[in-house]
Amino acid sequence: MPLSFSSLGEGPVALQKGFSRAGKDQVAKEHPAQEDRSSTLGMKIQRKIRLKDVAELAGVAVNTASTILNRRPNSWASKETEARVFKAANELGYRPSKTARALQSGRYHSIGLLIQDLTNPFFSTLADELEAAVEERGYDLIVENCRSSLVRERHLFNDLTDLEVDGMVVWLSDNSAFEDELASAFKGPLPFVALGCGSSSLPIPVDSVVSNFTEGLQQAVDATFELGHRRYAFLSALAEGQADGSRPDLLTRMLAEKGVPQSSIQILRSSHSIDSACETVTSFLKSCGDERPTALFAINDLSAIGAMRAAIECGLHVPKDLSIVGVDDVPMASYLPVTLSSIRQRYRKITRAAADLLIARIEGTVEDPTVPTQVIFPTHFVARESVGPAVS
Amino acid sequence: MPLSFSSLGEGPVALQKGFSRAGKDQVAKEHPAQEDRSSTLGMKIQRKIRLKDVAELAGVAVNTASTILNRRPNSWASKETEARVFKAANELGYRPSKTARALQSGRYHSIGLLIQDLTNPFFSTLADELEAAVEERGYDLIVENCRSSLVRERHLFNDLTDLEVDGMVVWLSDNSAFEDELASAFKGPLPFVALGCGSSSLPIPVDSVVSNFTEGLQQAVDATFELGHRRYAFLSALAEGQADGSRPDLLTRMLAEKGVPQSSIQILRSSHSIDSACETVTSFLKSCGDERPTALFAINDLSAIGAMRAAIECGLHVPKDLSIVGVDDVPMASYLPVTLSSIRQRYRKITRAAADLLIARIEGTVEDPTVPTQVIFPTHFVARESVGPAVS
DNA sequence: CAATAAATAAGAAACGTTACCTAACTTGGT
DNA sequence: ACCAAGTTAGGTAACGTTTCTTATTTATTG
Repeated sequence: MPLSFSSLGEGPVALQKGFSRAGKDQVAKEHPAQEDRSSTLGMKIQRKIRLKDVAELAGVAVNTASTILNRRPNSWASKETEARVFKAANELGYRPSKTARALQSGRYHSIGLLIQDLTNPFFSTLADELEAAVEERGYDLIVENCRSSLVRERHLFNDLTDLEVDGMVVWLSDNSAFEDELASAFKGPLPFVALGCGSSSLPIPVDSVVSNFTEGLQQAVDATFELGHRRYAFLSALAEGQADGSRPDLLTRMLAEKGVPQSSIQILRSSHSIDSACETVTSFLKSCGDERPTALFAINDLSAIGAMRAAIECGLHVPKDLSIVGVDDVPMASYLPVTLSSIRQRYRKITRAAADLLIARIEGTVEDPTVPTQVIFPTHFVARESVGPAVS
Repeated sequence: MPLSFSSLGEGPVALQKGFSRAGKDQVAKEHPAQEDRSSTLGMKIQRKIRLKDVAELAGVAVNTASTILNRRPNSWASKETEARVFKAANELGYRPSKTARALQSGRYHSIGLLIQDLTNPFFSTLADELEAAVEERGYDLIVENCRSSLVRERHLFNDLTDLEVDGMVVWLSDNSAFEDELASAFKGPLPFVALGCGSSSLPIPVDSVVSNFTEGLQQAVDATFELGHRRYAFLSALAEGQADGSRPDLLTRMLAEKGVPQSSIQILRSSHSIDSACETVTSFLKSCGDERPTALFAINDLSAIGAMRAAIECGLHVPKDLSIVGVDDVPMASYLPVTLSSIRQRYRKITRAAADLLIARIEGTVEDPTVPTQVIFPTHFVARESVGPAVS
């Protein structure tokens, strides 16, 4: 049992963070009385060790210590003092205060990620990957989770500069209605990269990394059409009041090219969650009698999973009675007992590109800062068990 | 299309964060030249608005403005100046600097969460819930993701105080080997709450919120035994070199009470991921011939899903040939085509309790700070399709 | 040997807040 | 009129860094 302790005595005080501030400038000499307050534990109130302490122990000035510990290139301290400073820092267990550093330098060494729903495996994977990517380059990742609330999303976006990060990566969902905010954010001082999944590049001159939905969708349409599907449904996640995103339009156009009339394409609406998709699809399937679609495209894998569930609950077989295609190719998609066909985005490539772009902006190493970089990654269709020949 | 813009001209400059610092104290009057650098956009370099600016506009001193904006109780500014200050703050769009605040006050208004793997739906849900819980109480959540690396976990834990948060919530996996670190962290100045899922309360005097695995497991054992299962497997996630966690022991004991000999209980080892579980179980099933277990308990739902996949790939039927039980009751569990039976933890209750406990510590509102609070929530077995009568 | 350059270290200001203490006005009571 | 109390506001020092500028020492040169 890794967690079993031998003996620790009775529950001691959990020390509060603050300690009384030293008057004037003299170092508050820690009262020896506090040493033996709890004899068995030998706990003591330890002041935060500051650069000043290190400098004093090493017998140098603070700025000297700072210069040395940060290995600044210009100032060459002598090998000897350098060693003294490092030794002192080690001895005291010095840890620099990120807060003070940030206040002074205006740099935070961290970047933010705005996502719609951490609970969605797509986003948690995205966050995971992006974290790895930026960490390699010396940045922390701060996740800003909208928890599926559009008002929260807008709010967070507007308060971007409150965040005190060096830059932002913002995932734009089809629901994100950010015209004005994006524009003004772009004018603002905080570098950011927009991420998204759309039919082409973003229609705005902003650094961005997008998945081109077109290729994957085309492949999926080709595949299903060849398998004989002629009646389709698209499960969207847009609220009723909102304008349609580009994805259903795309689907409609592609199918039209193959001679499938618009009347054979049902657009369903739910939110991004499994539950919501399941409900929507269930009530749809129950209401649509003979004209039931044989193929369903969902806005993302979560919706697709909900749809699959709905179909099965309605007594349908996937894919015999209904073929289903998702988007994202969430890790879980290939582990479902009926594996889910999906349009795959390149997680890793997207996050790496976003990290590269953003950090180049932040560090000013971008060749021509006036021209926004737009990176587009292709998507592709991953065929799995959930797609099969049209039967009915 | 929410993202289509009317007209924005050609790609303008993405402003870097820094602006030249004002010499001495005089406000850097923004060069009018910069106004028309890009006429169509009307962008301008806006200095960060500081409290001082607000105070000047309102015609008061900084500290007065600070007092008013923070609604400090003691100092009663006149209604009139108060109004002036608020007006000025609004007009300038003042946003306080969290960094400066934190540096001065030593309070960060944020708490950290240490988890093993953000990619695991259990943890992302946990983070999501905890975020909601602490946010209600005015704190931000900073997620520290170990990405399944034990060395990273240890590293992050040791650097807790680097984090600059007011407190920490730490999930302890069976793999976390934290004896010394927990002890010294407890002696340290940073309040924290340990979370975990074990056979009882944590064996250490620390504020903690744990799920008691016992009840749920007992229920699952009872259920499967009654369904005729006599040969079991436990899919653990411990590395080979590590001591066994308490869970397989518990299972062995419970089954022993029912007369199932230890020889009928196989302990399998994999890591926490789906893939790893799938591999482990596949090779196990292929090797075990007639003595194949009829029921498999997995350390978590991800492993269970991997096991299910493995079983199906080996031509077995779930639950006819193999019943499977997971742990966590991840949202997805009930949406799998063969729904997963699982031992459910009370996410929401756990996160709320942790938030309450930690924030009470932080804010010093705990009745007797010397005695650690240990909260235990029961778990219970959720029977779904993946568990059925033993056939073979 | 003086003059200049390079190397090395220190001093002080600044980052944007909050906290503590002191100063200036009001009142009202004697 | 004068002093205590109350009310309202300002001055200044922190918080722990980095950065800019200045001062010392040592080496290099004509």
